[in-house]
Amino acid sequence: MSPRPRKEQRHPDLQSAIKDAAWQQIGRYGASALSLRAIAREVNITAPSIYNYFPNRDALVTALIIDAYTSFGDSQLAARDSLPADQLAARLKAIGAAYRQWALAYPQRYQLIFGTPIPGYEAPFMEVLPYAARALSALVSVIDQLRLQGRLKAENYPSVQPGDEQQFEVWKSFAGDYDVFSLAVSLLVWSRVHGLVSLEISNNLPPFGIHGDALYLYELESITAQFIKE
Amino acid sequence: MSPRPRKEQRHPDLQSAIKDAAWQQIGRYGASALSLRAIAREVNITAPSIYNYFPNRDALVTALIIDAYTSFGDSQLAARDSLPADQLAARLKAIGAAYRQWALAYPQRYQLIFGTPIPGYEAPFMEVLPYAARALSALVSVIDQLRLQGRLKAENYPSVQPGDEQQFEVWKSFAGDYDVFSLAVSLLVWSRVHGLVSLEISNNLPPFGIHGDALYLYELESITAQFIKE
DNA sequence: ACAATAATCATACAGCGTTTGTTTTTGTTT
DNA sequence: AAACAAAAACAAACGCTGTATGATTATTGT
Repeated sequence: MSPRPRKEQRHPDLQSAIKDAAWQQIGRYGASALSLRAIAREVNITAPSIYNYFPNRDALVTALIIDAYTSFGDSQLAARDSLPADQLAARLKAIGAAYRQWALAYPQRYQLIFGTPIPGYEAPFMEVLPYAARALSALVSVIDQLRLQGRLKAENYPSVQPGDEQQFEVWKSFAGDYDVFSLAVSLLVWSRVHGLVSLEISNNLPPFGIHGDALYLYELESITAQFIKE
Repeated sequence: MSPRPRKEQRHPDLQSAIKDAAWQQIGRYGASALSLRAIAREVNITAPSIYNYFPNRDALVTALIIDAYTSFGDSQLAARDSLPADQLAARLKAIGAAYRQWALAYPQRYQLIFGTPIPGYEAPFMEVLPYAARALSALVSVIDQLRLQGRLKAENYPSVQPGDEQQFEVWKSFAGDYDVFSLAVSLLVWSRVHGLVSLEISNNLPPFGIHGDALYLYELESITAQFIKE
């Protein structure tokens, strides 16, 4: 029966305030501890009020994931553009380094994107696709440049089967007009950095005297040595 | 106030029955939907009764993880031993293939081990170590054999820093007496197959015409080409 | 035979996401 | 200016969760 608060004493942008509180909680207690009621307490509203800004918990999580992808994509694109466009190998390594740096700086965001920390949540593919595509486009653009210059070394790479062209068209409309083969190679490169980083983030890399820094650098060198000519 | 049931009408092995029901639930509704109360309903006991067999929910999850690691380790060791001991490259590929096959056959178990699907749960490292070490030992044993035969190609591999010898000793007591350098190389190999498989399992590999089978085979070939001489 | 132990249950608590119905402010239309 | 519709907040409740407590009873050991 409480009255609706005056406009002045309300939060100016509750939608953002809710997301901020969510990130704060995720950073403090982990993504799995995310709770609408706790967020509401933080923002000084009641839990059902959140439903005025997000239809349900999953929609809030999706919004968080999109924000995380945007932050991640910013980092990837900035790393690529921090080096001249003609130094493709250096750009590739910079993107790889930025990948791990961002993941170590925001491990909770990384797990929110690539792990499954929210019980029962499944990311809506088509909704997230634009932001995921943009984030991956930094890598794909470099690979595609290498391909155009004839410096991409992937002779026996598995052939791309036709069949999902229209989904790829959607992808291109967000990531840029790159060849599908470059995307295919990028997926493997991505899986390598993702493999190492995800193991490191989730503490599944036993610290038996091997440091993540050196191992990751070695893997980046392996990638460039395998996929770049000369 | 209900009496304790007669011995005959009780489940002969409630500890196993609870775990079986848990696996059944994980297989049906996913690991994140695991619920002590639902398990209790399945086994026809009350939820607090589970506490007679597991001190809390996390202990049950740990027991499930250990079972999953055992199943995974069985698969890895069987794959290795399915080929003669002198065909090391073939053994390596068989282990890699078994890795993905097991993951695709039991995606929920895979995510239970390597993901973080249970809210608030953190695996007790020292408790799980023996079973994780055994599972990884199949790969490490082959890598170490290659090293002993001088066929391991990893010249510029990052050096192993001393400092965690005692933890490594514990590891060896469960996995076998292999060189720490072989373990270090195995970690990178593992991260590669893990990267691809985890992306595939979590549906983060967009099906843009690239089939998991072919891509995975290509990656296995890349691994053998990079790390095995001649 | 009797005491101790172990296993089970009912009950309860606090927390969760979500639904429903109500109240009040806000913005628009007449 | 008055009337009205929409939006935004609230309280209360539902069914779910993991877990603690205390009572009760079947089994086991002496």
